[in-house]
Amino acid sequence: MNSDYAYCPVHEAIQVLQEKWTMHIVRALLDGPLGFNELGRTVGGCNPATLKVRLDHLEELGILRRTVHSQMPPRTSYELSASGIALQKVIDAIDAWAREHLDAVATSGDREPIVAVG
Amino acid sequence: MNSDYAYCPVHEAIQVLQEKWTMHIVRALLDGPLGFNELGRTVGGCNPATLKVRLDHLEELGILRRTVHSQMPPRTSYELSASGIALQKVIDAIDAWAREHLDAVATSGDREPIVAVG
DNA sequence: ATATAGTGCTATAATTTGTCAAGCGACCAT
DNA sequence: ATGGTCGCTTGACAAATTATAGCACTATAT
Repeated sequence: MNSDYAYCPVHEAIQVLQEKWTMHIVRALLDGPLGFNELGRTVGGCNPATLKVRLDHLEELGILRRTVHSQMPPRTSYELSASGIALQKVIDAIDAWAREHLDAVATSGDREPIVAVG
Repeated sequence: MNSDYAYCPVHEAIQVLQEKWTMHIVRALLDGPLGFNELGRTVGGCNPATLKVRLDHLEELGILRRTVHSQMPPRTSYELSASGIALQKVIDAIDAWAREHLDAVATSGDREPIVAVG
């Protein structure tokens, strides 16, 4: 599309991280490796089809590793690689920003009666 | 859906930042205020319809400010607010991560012959 | 005066992307 | 044997994003 856009690592990184569910997946995995459905539940709201696509992409990028422990019964685990773990700092930065600057305003359309926790 | 997911600022922040083009927009605006088309060109690849939706959302969230200088001929400027500028740290974290961990692998399907530019 | 390019958008339709629901084969607890 | 879990896959559908065109107008060049 825009081949005039010079190669830029940040730009590329943003392309990866802005895909729906990607950051949620990374965040969930930062607490340790998880199985497919387990991960799906932790992320919350992502359907298996999209989850699979995202995981494949992240694996391709070397951000996470997929290990098959047994094929039948199926048992797999998804674990962050070194570059995936390094994303902790990005999540931390988002965390810090969120706590300081994102208060009353809800995400977009889903204004549920928020019960303050913590 | 997942009402068991306790209110979490990070989760909410991710919801905002993962929207397509949002981080690109913020990044472009970190260098200073821009007009609508100017911003579109800087971001590169985002069409006006989506751009408008994103800008409206970001304004609603108080991340940026929209100032109309003249109605006809139209002249507007989009400028980050304090909370928008604070996202610099998030972009910086992504920048650091990208430079260290995102090298050969291309974003997704578009493996164009990349010409290294400063 | 006319042509061309620019401003900030908006409308429409087409494409891409994401979602929902169901199901598979094998195992485990009841 | 009934129902639940595991890691997916498939296909129909909805939502988001896209390209394309256009509006009302100005500024610059011809």
